[in-house]
This record gives sequence, C-alpha cells and structure tokens, in this order.
Amino acid sequence: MRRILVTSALPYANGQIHLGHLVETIQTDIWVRFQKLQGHECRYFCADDTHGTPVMIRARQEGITPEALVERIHAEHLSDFDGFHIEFDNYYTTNSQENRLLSEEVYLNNRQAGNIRVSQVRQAYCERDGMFLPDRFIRGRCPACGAEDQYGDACEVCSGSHAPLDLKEPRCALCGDAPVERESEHFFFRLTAFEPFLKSWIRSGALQPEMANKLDEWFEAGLQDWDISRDGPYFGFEIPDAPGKYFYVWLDAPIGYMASTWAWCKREGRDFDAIWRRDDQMEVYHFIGKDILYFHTLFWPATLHGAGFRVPNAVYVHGFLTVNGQKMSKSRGTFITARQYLEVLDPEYLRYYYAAKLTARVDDLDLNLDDFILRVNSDLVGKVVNIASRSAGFIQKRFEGLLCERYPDDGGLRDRFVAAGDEIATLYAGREYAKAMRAIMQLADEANRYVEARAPWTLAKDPDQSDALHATCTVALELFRILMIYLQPVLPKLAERCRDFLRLPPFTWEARLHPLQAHRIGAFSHLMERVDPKKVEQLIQSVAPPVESIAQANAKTATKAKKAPPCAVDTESKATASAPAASAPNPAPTHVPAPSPAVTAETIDIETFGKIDLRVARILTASLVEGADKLLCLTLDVGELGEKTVFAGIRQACPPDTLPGRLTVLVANLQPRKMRFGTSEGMVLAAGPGGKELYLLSPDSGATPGMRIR
RNA sequence: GGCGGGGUAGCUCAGUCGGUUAGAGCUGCGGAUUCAUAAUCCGUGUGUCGGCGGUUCAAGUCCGCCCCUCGCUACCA
Repeated sequence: MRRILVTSALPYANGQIHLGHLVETIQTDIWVRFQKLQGHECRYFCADDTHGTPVMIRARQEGITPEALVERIHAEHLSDFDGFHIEFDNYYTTNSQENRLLSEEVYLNNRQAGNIRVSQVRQAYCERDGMFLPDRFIRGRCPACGAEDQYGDACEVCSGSHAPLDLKEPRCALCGDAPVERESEHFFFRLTAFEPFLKSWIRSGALQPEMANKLDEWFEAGLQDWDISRDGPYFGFEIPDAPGKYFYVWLDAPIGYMASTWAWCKREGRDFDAIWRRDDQMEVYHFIGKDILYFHTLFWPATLHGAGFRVPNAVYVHGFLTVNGQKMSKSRGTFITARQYLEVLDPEYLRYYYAAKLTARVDDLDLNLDDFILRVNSDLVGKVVNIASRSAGFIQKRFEGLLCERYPDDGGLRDRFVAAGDEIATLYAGREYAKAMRAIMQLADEANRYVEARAPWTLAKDPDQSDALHATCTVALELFRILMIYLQPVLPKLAERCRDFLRLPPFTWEARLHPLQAHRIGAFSHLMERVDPKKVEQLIQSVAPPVESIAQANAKTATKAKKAPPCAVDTESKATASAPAASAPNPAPTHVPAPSPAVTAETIDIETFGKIDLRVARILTASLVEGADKLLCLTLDVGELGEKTVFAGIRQACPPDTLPGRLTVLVANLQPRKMRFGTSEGMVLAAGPGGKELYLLSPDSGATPGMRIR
C-alpha cells in the first residue's frame, strides 16, 4: 500500500470559489478518490491562504478585523467545495498557530544555514495610510508612454513595465495622496544559492516536461533572490527578531500545506515529522495552476530544502479554464462562481465534463456550455445510466429482483470489462482523465450493443426464453456495476446511488473481479437527471453583467492597445481564472472592491467628459426580450440622430408599458454592442443599485429629442 | 520587443521516428428498434490539417516568413 499526501493550491481568502478553482480541486479530488479506491492511503490537504495586503484592506473597508473576514470566507469556501463533493482530509487556514510555528521554523532554519540576507529597499510609502504601497496599490502616469492611471508595475497601454517609483504623478490607490520614497530593511531568501539543487530536483521527474522547459528558461534568465519580508501594517506573521517586519504572504502560504497536515495529525494521532521531515514515509504531490509555477517549483522546494524539510515528489500543473472559448471575466459574463453553478446544476455534471477534458498536460480547458449539455446527457444518461435503466425493470418484474444463481456465459464480455480496468487505472494514475473517460464510454457502448443484440424485450415475450432474459439482464447489470466502479472517482454520488440500488457495500477497485451472483437488487429509480438546457440558460443569465457594464467593457477594449493588456476587470479574472493561491498573494488591487459610494470615481477633466455624447431621447417602444429576464428592448427617437435601438437592463424596475412617450437620457456615442438578442446602439442612464431599484433619468419638460446634454 | 504553447470536420479533441484514400467522440442526416430518462442499434464526414514559400520520392508531421490566439518575460513573482 502506498502512502500518499496530496494538495491543491490554497484559495485566497478574499473572493469566492469559482469554476476555475474547481478545475484544480476536481482534478485533485478525482485523483485522491482513485488512489483510495485502489486501496492506498491517500490524504488530501488544503487550506485558505489568508495573509497579505488585499485581505487587510478589504477587512478595513468592511469595518471588520482580518481575522473575522478570513473566518467568514473560510466557511464559504468550505461549503462551496463540499457542494462539489471535494473530499478533503483537512481544510485548514494559514492564519493558524501551526502555520506560524512552521513558518518561523522554515525561516530560522534557513537563517541558521546562511540562506537569508538583509538589504535596504526603497519603496513608495503613503503617509496618510501609514504603509508601504505594493506595486498594484500605486497609480500614476506611465513613464514610457504617458498613459494616465497605470499601476505601479506595468502599463496597460504600452505594456511596458516599470518600477513603481518611476511613475509620473504617483498616488496612493487607497487615499489618492502622493506617496513618498522611503527606505526600509528587507529580508531576502538566497534563491540563487539553490540553483544546482533545483536543477537536480527537476530532473528527478518532479515536473511535466513542458514545465521543466519553462524552468530552464528561468534559469537561463538568471534567478533572483527573493524578498520575503513586508513592513507593517501587514496581515501576517511577524518575523522573529524583527519587530514590525512580516513574512510575505507567499512565504507562509505553501507552508499552509504542512500546517494543514499537522492539524490533521494532531486530530488523528499521527506523526507529522514522519510525513514532512522524512521522504521515505509518504509521497507528496502538489496540484497547481500554471500561474503559480514559480512559487511551487522554485521558492517552495528551495525554502523547504534550505530548512531541512523533505521536498515534494512532484508538482502537477494544469492550465486555465476558459468559458465558451473566452477567459473568465465578469464583464463578459463568463465568470461563474461555485455558488451560482450549484444553485441551478448538479455538481457531478461539471465533475464529469472536466474529467472528460482533463489531460496530464498544461493545456487550457474550455467549458463550452453547449458541448457540456450534449456530452453529459449523451455519455452519462444516454449511455451509462441507460444500461441499468433498460435491464433493471425485467429483473424486478420477472425475477423478483434476483440476479442469476451463477454469472452466465457472456462470451467473455465481462472479462474484457475487467481487463480494461488495468488501462483505466493507469490513465487515472497518470492524470489522463479524458482518455480514461473515453475508455469507459467505449465499454458503455459495448454494453449497450450487447443488450441490443440480445433483445431482452423480445425474449420477454416468450416464456421459454425466461432463462435467456434473466441471463441478459444479469450480465447488463454486472457490466453496469463495473462501469460505476470505474466512474466512482469522478461521480461519487452517482456511484453511491447505484450502490443503493444494487444493494452493495462501498466499492473497491478489486470488487470488479467478483461478479454479482444470486444477488438481490433494490428497486430502480432515476439515477441521474439529464442536464436541462433551460437551467444552463438560467446560469448564463444569472452571471450576465448588466448591459451598461458590457458596454463599458467593450469601450474599454476598444481603447486598449492591440495586445489588449488586462483591464481592471480582466485582471481579476486572470488572477482567479485558474487557480488558487494564484496571483492573490501578490498584492493586487484586483481584490479591492469597487470604491464605496462615499468616494467619487477618479477625477476627469472637462475634455474627457466632452467625449461622452449625451442626448435627450424619447422612448418610442419598449418590449420584453425573449430569453432575457433583465432586458428591455427600447427604440428611441434621438432627433437628428434618427432612431436607435438600445437594450437596457431595467426590466425589473420599469414595466415596459409605462415607458413609451417618456423622455430620457442616452449615451449616444457608446460603441454598439452585439448581444445575443441584437445590437445595442447606446445606453440609457438610470440611478440606483440595480434590480428593482433603478430610476430612469428624465430631463425637465421643454427638452426635445436629439438635444445634446452638457 | 524577446521567448514559449496553440491554430486539424458544426463542437470538443487524437494524430507516435514525415509514408498507403487524415482519425475519435458528440451533433447533424438516413434507416432500424421500442426494454430504457425521445434513451439504444446500424449507416453516413468532398475537412484548402491558420496562410505563403521551401526541403523531400513523400509533410498535418521538418525548415523559413507571415497572420490569429493564449501565456511568460524586461531586477517581478
């Protein structure tokens, strides 16, 4: 029996779990469940990544302590993962005593070994907020191209990068004050000293070949020592012997894997040292997204090694999730949270769909919702569940639920099913789930062909053929049982329902070797419903952004440089699109909520305002939009500009019959936006938070359609 | 700008060291069947393998240039 420890990356404690996180946790969970099914001891650990500036700032904005914020998010994350049947052995938090002690130990051991050095660093400091500003918390004019309002690290317009202190007219993203330069002492981990170690670790087979190539690129470019300290105020662990200095969140985040293990060890009475201090007791594997490769394949093994801990056996990297071919983004309406999905759809649909598309490589994975419906329905309901559905009835009605006394001659079909298990196991173990699913579906096809060829419905009409009927259905249910064993890692709940129906104890991989004989099954009931396309449509609607923000996103895109650097919204999706701990710890403003209503948006000059062509418009018609529950289709009379068609997300607030004849305000020069229902040629203005609370703007009487508003 | 990954049938993807008429699943279409959640079974694909050029007896598969796309990168992890 192997002893295996598995982790998936730590989700950041600021933000919800979304379908991108789930690529990773589902991939990991399938692997873990498979190993358990094989009879190995396999433990799955994860935690929330809680420290860093974004959490601190958000807590401040919500008026609560970071600890309270982190606790609340922890509960949300746990419930989301649970909803998708992710079975952790422990889901912990990096803001724990275990994590503090381990972080200190990792640091002190490294310091003892001479792997820590101290340097002075000049940084932007905001005197009003009393803190050093991470790159993404400084905004200003790009030193290269002069573009306004750029982040401290990179320009979205010219895609150049720069030092935060080089920004022209810099200001604090929190309060708007100009930051000052201030020098501070920082602690650096001597990553450069670990190059030989890292190179040999990589060659030990710890990485997929394409990722090893990526690391070679980095080696060629030259490693840099790693700044592991941050000045207070900072939500994190204070560094020993260095008052006011804190561990950078990315130092203690992966240590959370160990902390989670430790907490579990205490609970279960297991020996932590045997797991993390020696590498002969347990294999260790990390599942991560490609965005956090750097941390897990350079810093992490190096800090572990430098501190005298064991290093992971392998790091398995997956790609990003796209939705309908596009990166996840709120403005595109492709940003789907775990919660939103669970409100309308069965989690096992998604588990299967992901499994059907996951490989051992780092390719991105596309969730194509049309494909999703077809595939799940066809494979799971049409093929697999159908086998049971079409044979159980006969067993129940004709044989009182009893299978044949001895497993009948099936021409070697069952033997082939059993034998295929070896290859399927190899595919699971190698994370080639897509190939495993294909192999299983081929078996399902065979089973259906078998039933077809034996035509039980014909046998049923002839009393003399009763034995043949009994044999046929016994075989079909046996084949079905084997298929469900193979699918259990992916579909644990369906497998459970099948076991209830077949009246079987929990499956093991070995259980496939022993056919059911003289066994009484329970009554068959629907094991799985088909995906309802209406539900998928409902999901799309629920994540669809309001028309206004579509237009905004569109306008933003239009003004962006050709190589479209991420806009604020996109940045967020990018950060969260893949995995977990991801970009989060790198203090990105992406996790700071929109400005509170008490603060105005960024100041603009009159010229910028002048670019917006606001017009008085008369609403001619207002109609409901088929298939959309928030939209109204308006036709507007805009005087000299003629008539315009606009889709407005105001349906919940404005009964369409109250609108015709009314005057309102139109943004006339907004870039037209193609929507599923037609093209929207502008946007009408309304105030309020949305939903039913929306108030359409009107001009005073006397205004006439087409008048410019200024 | 540099580097890297992609671009193969309506959709999602395979295509090993270059080699017979480029494949699979799903969809669509035609037929069969009716036990089954309108499920199943049989049959059915004339795709400029992103574009152009080159190497070769032979290229989706190698080389060059270009286009599109995603990502990495410029003391930043």
